[in-house]
Amino acid sequence: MELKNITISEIAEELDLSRSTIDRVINNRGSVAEDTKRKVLDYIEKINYKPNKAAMHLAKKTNCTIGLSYYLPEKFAAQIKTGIKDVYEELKAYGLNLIIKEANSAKEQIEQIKEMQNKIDALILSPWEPKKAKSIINELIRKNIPVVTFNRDAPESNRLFYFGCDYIDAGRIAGELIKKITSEPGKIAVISNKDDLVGKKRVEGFRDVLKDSSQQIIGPYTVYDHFGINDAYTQKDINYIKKIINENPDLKAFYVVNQSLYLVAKVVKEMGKKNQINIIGFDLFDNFISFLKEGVIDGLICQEPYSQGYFPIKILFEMLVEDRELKKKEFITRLQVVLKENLHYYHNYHYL
Amino acid sequence: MELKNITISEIAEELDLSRSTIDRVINNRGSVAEDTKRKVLDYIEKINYKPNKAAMHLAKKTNCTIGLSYYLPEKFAAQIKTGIKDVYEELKAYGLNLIIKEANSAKEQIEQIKEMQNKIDALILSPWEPKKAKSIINELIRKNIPVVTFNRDAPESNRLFYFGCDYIDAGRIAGELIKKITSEPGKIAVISNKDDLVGKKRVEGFRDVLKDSSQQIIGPYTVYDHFGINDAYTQKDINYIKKIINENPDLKAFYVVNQSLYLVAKVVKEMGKKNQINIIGFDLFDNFISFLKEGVIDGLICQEPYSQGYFPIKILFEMLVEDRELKKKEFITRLQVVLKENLHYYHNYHYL
DNA sequence: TTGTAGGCGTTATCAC
DNA sequence: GTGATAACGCCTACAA
Repeated sequence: MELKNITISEIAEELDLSRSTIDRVINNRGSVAEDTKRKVLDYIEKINYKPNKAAMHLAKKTNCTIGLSYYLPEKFAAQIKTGIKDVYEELKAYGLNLIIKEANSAKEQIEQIKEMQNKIDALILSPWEPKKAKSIINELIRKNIPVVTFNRDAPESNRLFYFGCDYIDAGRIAGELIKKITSEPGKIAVISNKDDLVGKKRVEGFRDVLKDSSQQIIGPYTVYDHFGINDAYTQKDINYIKKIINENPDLKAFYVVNQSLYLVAKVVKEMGKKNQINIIGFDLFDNFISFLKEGVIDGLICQEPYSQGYFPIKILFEMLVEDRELKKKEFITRLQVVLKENLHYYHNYHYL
Repeated sequence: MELKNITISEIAEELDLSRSTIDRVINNRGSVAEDTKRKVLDYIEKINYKPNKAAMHLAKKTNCTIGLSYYLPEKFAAQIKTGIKDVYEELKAYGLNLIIKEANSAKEQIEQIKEMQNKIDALILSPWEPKKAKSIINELIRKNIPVVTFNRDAPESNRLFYFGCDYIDAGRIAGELIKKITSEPGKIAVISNKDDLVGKKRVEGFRDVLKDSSQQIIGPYTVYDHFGINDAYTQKDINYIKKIINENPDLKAFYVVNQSLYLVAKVVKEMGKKNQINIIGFDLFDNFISFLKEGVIDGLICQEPYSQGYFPIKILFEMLVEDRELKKKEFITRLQVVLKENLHYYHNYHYL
């Protein structure tokens, strides 16, 4: 793994050519005679020439502005931002700039993208409504602004790649976990919103894993998901959850695919049912933590918000300014089983 | 987050000084009059000057050789090497060189370190015997060669930092998992080697979590751990495991802290006991995988071998050539609960 | 089709 | 104490 680094000048000298000729064939710009080209290519192949990135960035005055747009629960966004911050710290010295826009509605998101489109070299986007986002994604790409998606994909668009988790798979893992921890047969209540695309997939995977089990799945029941804007809930919501519990004495578990997990856990705890009813949910929101510690919530399936901030920027930057080749169209992030004892590794935790 | 980058020349012009003076105060070399120093420091503070890393590396001709030494099970080492490879690809263009030595014994490890000590600027080490490694670590540090540890720490030495997992915590997580999946009271058999430091910690954390539980812990029993050199085992080993099972009809689970997990799973499966006896172990070795998929092994607690290869090098390199400040002495890697359904995220999986 | 020359922002080595 | 000045390896005119 050690090797004196060879420079373009040295190659030029060796082959009795000028530096620019070498440069031309390496970066194939300008025209070069076929056999000098061959000669150079053979030689750089032989000596395994690797360009010096520092010199490259310096000479190019690399300057790359990446736009970021998302509309996500604020606590989740906060975790993503830590990853964004780290990669920015790492790469700004090499010319990375960021324009970050957080939307408060799907409509605003589209407006914000339009507004920034002339200032950016590429866009990293978590599209709230994939169907609607498709047209703007493709429009940007036609304008030669590459677009990648994260956290939520728009697979039908021409986005370069997606970086985020597989929500069906997330449901499968939750299913396996609930199967393992609920020993006796009984009912499992699913809490989900009809208009939540992500939640729908989480239910799909869950059902698939449990289809041959002795547990009976009931629901989905809808408890309003406040999207983290506030923790508001109504007495009606509470009564609704109580009703599910009271009407199903053999209820063994709640499977909650959205942030109403907080309220479900609260009600279960207050009814003193924590030892009879297991609860599994998703993602690590602050108000879930105490319930996990107390054993009201048994486990959470988490994505990697930090990575979702860090890697898309890093990969895209390297593609734009260092000709990194794209090896796959989908970077599927790990799904993690978070229990009480490993919780501290997932709550605002990262290495850099 | 956008900002035109200011250069030393611009600062010099602004303050009516030469570039070299600015350079002197920024990198505090050479002597500078107290008040010009103040003036410069105030100004760079005000405009938030950040040096251009590309120019720095180019001018410095950064060249940093980091040595790596470990003596670890080969399959585990293979996963670490992926991380090493990635960070090498990323940083070699900025001047990183690596010398990697894999030992086949604790003794050979020490020899290899001594052999490379004149060629390296820093050492990254997974010390097989922390006590013995202490003296060589401190010796290197006296010679101004920084040493960091990974995977296995030598906390009593003067190593810069440790990057790896907390093995007691790993035991705790395993304990919680086993508590959740074994519903009825019964016995849990611990399999561990007496001379295995890591295993000892895994047992310690495990016992702590289960101390108030209704489960009775038996053992530790010792099954020879072949360290992954081969999968050899003897009929005696098999009989020993069988005996534990036969003598304890109320055995609910095996807790295996080393690679003999393979043999335990094999015997449990062959005795047709997979539905009565749960099995929990550590790390993701190839020969565990089919048992996890079949449900013989219920779960594994995994470290992050990829990160253990990637990050120590990255952090150390940045410290050495970019004056990164060290924020902590211990980077504790995440412990992950790996079940059948999320297994595919942990077996040779990474983003870059 | 090929070569020359100057510059990118630092660092390092001289002089003054 | 301070200021020129020449690298570092690559890119980009511009000239031949």
